[in-house]
Amino acid sequence: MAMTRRRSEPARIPLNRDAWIRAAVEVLAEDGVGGLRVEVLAKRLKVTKGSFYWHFRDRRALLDELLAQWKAGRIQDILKQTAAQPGGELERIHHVIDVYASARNRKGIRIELAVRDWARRDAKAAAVVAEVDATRLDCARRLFVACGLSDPEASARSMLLYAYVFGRSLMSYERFAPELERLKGWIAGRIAP
Amino acid sequence: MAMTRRRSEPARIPLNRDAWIRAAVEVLAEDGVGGLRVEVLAKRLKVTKGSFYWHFRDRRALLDELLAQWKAGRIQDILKQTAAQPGGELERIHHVIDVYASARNRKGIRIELAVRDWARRDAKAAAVVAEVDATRLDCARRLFVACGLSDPEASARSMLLYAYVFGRSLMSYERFAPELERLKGWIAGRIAP
DNA sequence: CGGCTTGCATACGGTAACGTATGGACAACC
DNA sequence: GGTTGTCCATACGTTACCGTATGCAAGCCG
Repeated sequence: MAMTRRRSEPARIPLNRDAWIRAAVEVLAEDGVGGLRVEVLAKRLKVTKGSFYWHFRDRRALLDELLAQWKAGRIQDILKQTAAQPGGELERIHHVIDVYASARNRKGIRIELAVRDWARRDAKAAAVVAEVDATRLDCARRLFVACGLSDPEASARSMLLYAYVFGRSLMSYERFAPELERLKGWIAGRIAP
Repeated sequence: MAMTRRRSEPARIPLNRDAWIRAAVEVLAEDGVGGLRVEVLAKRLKVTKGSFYWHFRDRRALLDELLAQWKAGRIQDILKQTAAQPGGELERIHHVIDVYASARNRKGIRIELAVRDWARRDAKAAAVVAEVDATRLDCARRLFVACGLSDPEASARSMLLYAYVFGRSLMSYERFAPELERLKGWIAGRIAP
């Protein structure tokens, strides 16, 4: 074949680590860590694994970076979501309840579940999840305290809050969606004052 | 070698489908569906996969039976746990909250999580989970109604109840266990009247 | 221009699975 | 004591991965 570059074939842009990681996040959300294979990823990026092993030492190196980026992103996000003007704390709490189990956030939820499932069998993932949980609980606790609640009650409500939002994402969502929509407000009132 | 059967080698008991399924449940709890491979299972039972393919058509047949048994077991269990004497409904509710997220029930929880993760990628598993959820929610709802609550409130509390217990099992348990122990009562009080 | 570096392709050896085909041990039964 | 059915072992072909080795093109660089 004389043609080395066909029309419509865009001059190839070299991949970097970040492109691999972005693609990996996609696969993680869809298929979990178990489905995150080097060759599958390469096919999705239309290159061969030769490229992968140039950018990463091995599969584990990719997984480690995934974890690191997820952790940083989640912590940054929760700090942002819970940064409140004095007096706006309660509103922030309801916002968090709303956002973390919302249909708008499908992908984030899928990633969250994938990472948590991963954490059940991988110590590094478990450590990351534990750190993220601790940070989130602490942020929520502060907000509750700022609302005037006692420390133990603030802790208890934070725990209830996160258990609830993650638990919801475990229950087949579509099935209960309409009913849930009606009940959301009432439930949020049980979690936050 | 003349010895065809060594001392201490118990006369082999032929396996049946059920023995395979019991072993499969173990693996499911530990490694998830992804780790549930025919040859791994065979090694654990100290036979070869020749046996497996005598008892089952293929891997999918095992998975289907796993699902069916899990579904039957969970529905039977929730019916039993929520069968209340008149007047004992509230106690039953607190019992359910306690049992479903208790450290005594580790294995059950691990299986529950494995099945729910499975359901995210398998339609049959998703259908089973949906049925089990619907049954559980309905049982809880009945109890709340029997306690004198309105229908919507009973529904909302049921949803909160299950979201909470499953959500807890998603959060790294050991890390928060001591604190959680102190907060459990308060939280249960937010879920049930 | 010739050489170096980047980024990927190709080819290879190895492991772990799946499912199939076939044979054989052992017990039960006639 | 031969036949039959149960239950499993062995061997095979195939696929999907992992990680490595090596080749090769294209840009930059002196």
